[in-house]
Amino acid sequence: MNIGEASERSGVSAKMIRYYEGVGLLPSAARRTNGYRDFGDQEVALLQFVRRTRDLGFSLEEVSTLLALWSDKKRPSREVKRLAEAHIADLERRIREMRAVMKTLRGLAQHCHGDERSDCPILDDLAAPRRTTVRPAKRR
Amino acid sequence: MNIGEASERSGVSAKMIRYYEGVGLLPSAARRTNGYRDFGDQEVALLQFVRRTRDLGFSLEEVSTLLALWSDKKRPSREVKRLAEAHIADLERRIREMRAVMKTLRGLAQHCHGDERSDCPILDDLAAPRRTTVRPAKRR
DNA sequence: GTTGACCTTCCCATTGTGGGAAGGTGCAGG
DNA sequence: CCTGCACCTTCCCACAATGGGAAGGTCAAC
Repeated sequence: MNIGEASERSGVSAKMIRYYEGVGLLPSAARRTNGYRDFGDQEVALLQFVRRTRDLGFSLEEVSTLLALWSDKKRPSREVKRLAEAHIADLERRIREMRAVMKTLRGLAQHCHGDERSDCPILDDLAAPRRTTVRPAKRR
Repeated sequence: MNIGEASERSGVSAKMIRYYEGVGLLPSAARRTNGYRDFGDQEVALLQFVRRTRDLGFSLEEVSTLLALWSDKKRPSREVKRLAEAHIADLERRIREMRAVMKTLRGLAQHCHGDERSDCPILDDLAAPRRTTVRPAKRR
């Protein structure tokens, strides 16, 4: 099948299919005589795997690792589980950071009457914070 | 003062100070005869404002709006509050999405024994999901 | 044979940040 | 005075992952 149909079936855009191939995440697709890429059900399954792992927030780097683990029938399941749990921990950390920011923002918004008047504690605090402003660490 | 000291005092890297100036987020800094940028306390205060709003997760676009609102003494505080609350809502939405992903991941990891054995329900599910796989919407 | 829907590659933009090169400046110690 | 070092300048590159779009080839239907 052509790239368009593979895209529809897998939920990965044609653009991204070519990109994944280009960066070596996926093996180069077979070509027809006219130069068009030719996909089979197996390639579509691979693309679906990639889409699902991407949907779960894994980076392409991690997807690559998962693909390798997937094709290695003898690897211990421990490795896969470790990757999944590291990702969960990362999500937890980021959620904690975002919650801290929300707390600060809610505190600021609460004191701002938010009407026609011009004085605004939010801006005042951004200019010279009183107490609980959040300084998050490096993002990944 | 030189850019290095302004950077230290504001917590914004010299690189970013130049970048902010370049994209028009901040007015062009004054120059000495030797071509060096020259910063005063007022400029440092501006940089600190930017750093704090960035720490709260506002985009440069939003920081720009906040700077404009800050310097406009007559604007209604409603506008500022609206921006802050939109940002809070955005954080809430993203957290909800991440929680959904975590739920899926936890479910998968739970069924994986994670030891020397090679069979792994996580990979099996990524290859052909049984039920609760998450398809999040567009990120911003 | 033309039209329209495909496909191909290639380049550019995004967001915000850092790295690093090549070159000028300023100060301190020998 | 010279040397070295720490600072400054601009400019280009890279990142991660994706989309937009141009310029051109192909195929099928009418």
